[in-house]
Amino acid sequence: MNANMETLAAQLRAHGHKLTRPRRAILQALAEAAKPLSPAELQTRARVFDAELGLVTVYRTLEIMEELGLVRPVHLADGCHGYALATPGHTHHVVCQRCHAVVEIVGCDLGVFLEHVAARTGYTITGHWLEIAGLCADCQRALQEEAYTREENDHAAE
Amino acid sequence: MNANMETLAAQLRAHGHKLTRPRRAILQALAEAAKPLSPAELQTRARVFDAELGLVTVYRTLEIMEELGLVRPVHLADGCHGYALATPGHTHHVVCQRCHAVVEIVGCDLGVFLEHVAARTGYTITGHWLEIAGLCADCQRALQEEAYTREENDHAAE
DNA sequence: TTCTAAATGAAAAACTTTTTCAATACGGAA
DNA sequence: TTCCGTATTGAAAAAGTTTTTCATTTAGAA
Ligand SMILES: [Mn+2]
Ligand SMILES: [Mn+2]
Ligand SMILES: [Zn+2]
Ligand SMILES: [Zn+2]
Repeated sequence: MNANMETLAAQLRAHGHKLTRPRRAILQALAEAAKPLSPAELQTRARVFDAELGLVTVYRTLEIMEELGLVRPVHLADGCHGYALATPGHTHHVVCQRCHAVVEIVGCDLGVFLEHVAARTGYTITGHWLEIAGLCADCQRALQEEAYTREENDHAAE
Repeated sequence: MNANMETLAAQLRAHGHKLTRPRRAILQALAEAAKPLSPAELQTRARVFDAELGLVTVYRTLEIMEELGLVRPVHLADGCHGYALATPGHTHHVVCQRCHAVVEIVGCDLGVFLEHVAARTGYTITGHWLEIAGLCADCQRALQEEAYTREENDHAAE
């Protein structure tokens, strides 16, 4: 169990939760994930570490971890959200459109923008939620190669 | 049928879709909604205009309207998203935490912030998605009154 | 009015999430 | 280390959501 895992486990303990085999498996799977996972995906991956792990436990553990702020729902452009390990504090995510790889952006600069919004709408702003979509470096490369290959084929077909 | 409705209906026609009674009912219900609606909520409200309307048709119509950009999924802080009529162009939403009233913010100013993100992550940024949570003017007032009433009760109980 | 393809609702199927409950296992107390 | 109470578990069932299928209806062009 690495340092990050230790910290997460300690958080659970600190809030009076037991540190069980299923929960360790779920933490491990989340720590290794490079993209937000649905409960079903998470079960599949966590079963590498606990073959018996039930889906119900995944739901229950995500609920606890979300309350403790250890995990965050990350909304995806298509369909709904997946869950990803959260860095403490306010963060945002950049999600790759092609492979769903996710990078966390710590901190943000929307203060002035949000003041405008408050003034214009009469709302008291209590929070915000920003998801950024893009193409990761790998996928940019992959798409360029695809385009190149397609061009070659087109020439051959002439 | 008001002007806004006419425009929406015309959009459907322009893309080769038929303008049916169920679809008009759905448009009408969306036009009157002050908050994002789930498919089930939308069915209930649209049945005021077409009592027979089936839930399947709501799903199918939302799918078409989302493709045409007439409707947008609005992600909510709790659980998942609802659907709201979309203003053309890039917009964001401010959603009231208490009554879910939604105001659309047309235009946004995240250009510089997004450039930073691109530089830091190596991602090409293709889009973003910002939801703002807050309290609408009405709910601010309502909550203040509640607090006041509670205080009165506390005094009476002494 | 006639005709045809698009669209519809009911029913079934597929999927997801929550609830219930008896069995299990974590971790504090001895 | 063993023992014990209770938090936690997985299976099964229930509840809820979304998609598929199909016979029937309807919009709208001709
Ligand atoms: Mn969602
Ligand atoms: Mn932010
Ligand atoms: Zn990628
Ligand atoms: Zn409100």
